[in-house]
Amino acid sequence: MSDNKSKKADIVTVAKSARVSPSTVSRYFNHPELLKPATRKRIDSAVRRTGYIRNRAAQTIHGIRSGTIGVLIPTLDHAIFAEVVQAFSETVAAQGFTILLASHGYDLQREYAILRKFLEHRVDGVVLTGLDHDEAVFQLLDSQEIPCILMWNYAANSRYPSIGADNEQVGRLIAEHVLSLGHRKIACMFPPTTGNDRANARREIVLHTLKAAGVDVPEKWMLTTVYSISESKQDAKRLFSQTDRPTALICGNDILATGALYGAAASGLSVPDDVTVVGIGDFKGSSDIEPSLTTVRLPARRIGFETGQALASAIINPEAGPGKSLHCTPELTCRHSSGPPRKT
Amino acid sequence: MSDNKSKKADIVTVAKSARVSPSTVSRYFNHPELLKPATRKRIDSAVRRTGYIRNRAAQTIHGIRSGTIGVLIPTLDHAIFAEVVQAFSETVAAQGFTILLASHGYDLQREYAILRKFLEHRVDGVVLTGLDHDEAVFQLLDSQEIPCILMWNYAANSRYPSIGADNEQVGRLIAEHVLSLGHRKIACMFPPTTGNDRANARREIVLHTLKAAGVDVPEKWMLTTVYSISESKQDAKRLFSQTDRPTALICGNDILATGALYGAAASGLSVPDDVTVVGIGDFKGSSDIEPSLTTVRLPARRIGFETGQALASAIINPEAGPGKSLHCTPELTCRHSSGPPRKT
DNA sequence: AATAGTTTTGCAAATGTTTTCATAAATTTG
DNA sequence: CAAATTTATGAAAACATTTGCAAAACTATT
Repeated sequence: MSDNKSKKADIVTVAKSARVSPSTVSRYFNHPELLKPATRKRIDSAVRRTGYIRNRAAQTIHGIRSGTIGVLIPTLDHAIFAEVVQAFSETVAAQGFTILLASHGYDLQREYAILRKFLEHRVDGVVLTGLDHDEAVFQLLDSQEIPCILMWNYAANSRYPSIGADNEQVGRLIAEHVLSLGHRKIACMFPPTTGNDRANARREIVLHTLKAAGVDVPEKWMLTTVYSISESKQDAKRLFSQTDRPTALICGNDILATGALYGAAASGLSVPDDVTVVGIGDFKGSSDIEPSLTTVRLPARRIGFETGQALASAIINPEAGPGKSLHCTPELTCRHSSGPPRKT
Repeated sequence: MSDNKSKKADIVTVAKSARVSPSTVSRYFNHPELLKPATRKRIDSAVRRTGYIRNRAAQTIHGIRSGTIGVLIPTLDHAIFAEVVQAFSETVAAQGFTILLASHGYDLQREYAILRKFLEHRVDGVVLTGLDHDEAVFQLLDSQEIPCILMWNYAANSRYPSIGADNEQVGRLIAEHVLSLGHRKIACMFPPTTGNDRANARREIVLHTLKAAGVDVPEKWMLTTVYSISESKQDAKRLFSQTDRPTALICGNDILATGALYGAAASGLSVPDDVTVVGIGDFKGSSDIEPSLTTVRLPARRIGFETGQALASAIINPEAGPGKSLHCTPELTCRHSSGPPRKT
């Protein structure tokens, strides 16, 4: 604080103050073991005195890693993404990385632009959410030699290593559960699928699994509902007020299912006796709602952690190659919102 | 893609490829209007051909802004922080900034370390969450000349400009609401307050307001519950099973209140007839739960947006000074989880 | 006390840009 | 059509570091 006279302290300010050369100060930070203890001490106090803070930008242009990782998600407004980002960020922070975070709001154009910006900042690695991306995004990534991981979903043949849950399996698990309870009159509520491969894949496979069992979902029971408790509550109320009601409602995620549960309560229906409601995700709170929600658990924290580990080691150890995909198995979590249909 | 032979393209690679000098390429990006249209075109195709991506690190050491803003939050696991960060990030992204995000998990030591890391990256500005921080953090900030805003809470006399809600007012609003309904037997459930000035201030003022009205909260009705629906559900069940029950429960945030609502349902109590439950925050979904939650609305999106605006303009326009604090008024939102105590 | 061997430090070049200043090219003017 | 402007480009210095190499300062050995 005392040496506050001039502008920002740089390495030569410190060097002067410690009466050594700038190179020695550089070594103080990068190879302290090469310094004589006495010099080290002198520099130490000079750093303190001048309030010097290292300049990573200047290091980065020497080909030294920037220590940043770009994380690109659709939005933080979905609790589940916040959770996975939090786990990822903790994991890589422990290895000294800081994350650059940006959201594209399901706009593929913006995703490309953000990726470019990340690259301008010379991130050491990139995380994208989901498997599907614009071809331009992949090509840009191809032309760089930084590691990239597709987080959240898993597919054996993904274009870059993917770490997450297999949506096919997720969709099949929940559909089969509902079928196994004996339901035949089934409704579905899924989010809009533009720019959202996750929801899309899930819906396809749910429908497919039902069809394979001889169950067709009529048009009027195929709901498309934006990610919002109030919207899904509304839509569920509308659905449940029809004279011909489904005996089960499969929701594309737990937020929609939560709203549907509230909608059922507001319609005077008892869950699961009058209607079964199931979700996908196992968000925080899904186990505590009344009735507790039957869902498929997507291990968000684990996915974030594994992705962080994998990316950090791919960065630190580039010879080892880009890393492998990893499947974080989803699990059917049976709770109290699902049951057999009422006998007719 | 064609010119993929050598390593990363830099500005001189592009210059060679376009048969101009590096300076001209630099101008192409920074002052394109100075270039002859023909040259511009030549460079344009050279950039494409070489796959050149600008190096912000190299620009930054010229004192040019890094285009990054450091955002430091306790955790993303609380939906409300995710929401405020999302709004902030959208706002500053529109002005060309990218955010560096890190969470300290309520550990003040880590907050200081993260801030230093942000400064090493030469962020153009910093956002901290809440008003209270280690003195070392403030001193470090003082020694830099980058703008900083304290986001989430507001206080007229905050050490740096603060943008958010006034906790005193928040606490008073909810306490007065419960009192005005006629409750005298009141319990409180607050999160642990270590490293968390928000919860602390709220609790103090709630207790203070109650006391001023002659209501004392007995020790056994002062619950400290971690931020989790399941924990709060448990604790609420325990509270409600006592023979001497409170007629109202004030929760430090909507997550706790949501759990308490589930706990009441699980205890066979009807809300608000048997017991009033209120929260703080107005999180997503609080209006849709059954019964809908009475709470104090903290305008998260607005806070994020205003902070983004304020910080971006403080960065772009440094002469204008560090900016002013801004109070985003909290509002009592009366819904169906609160009512007068049952007549005795 | 001189020599050889180590350890510690400094010099200078390099990194990828931007920018000031000077020069060359193009345009206008008389 | 030459001179005077104006416009477009290039050369070189600057930015804050790191690093290979060489010099200097120590230690150990005789």
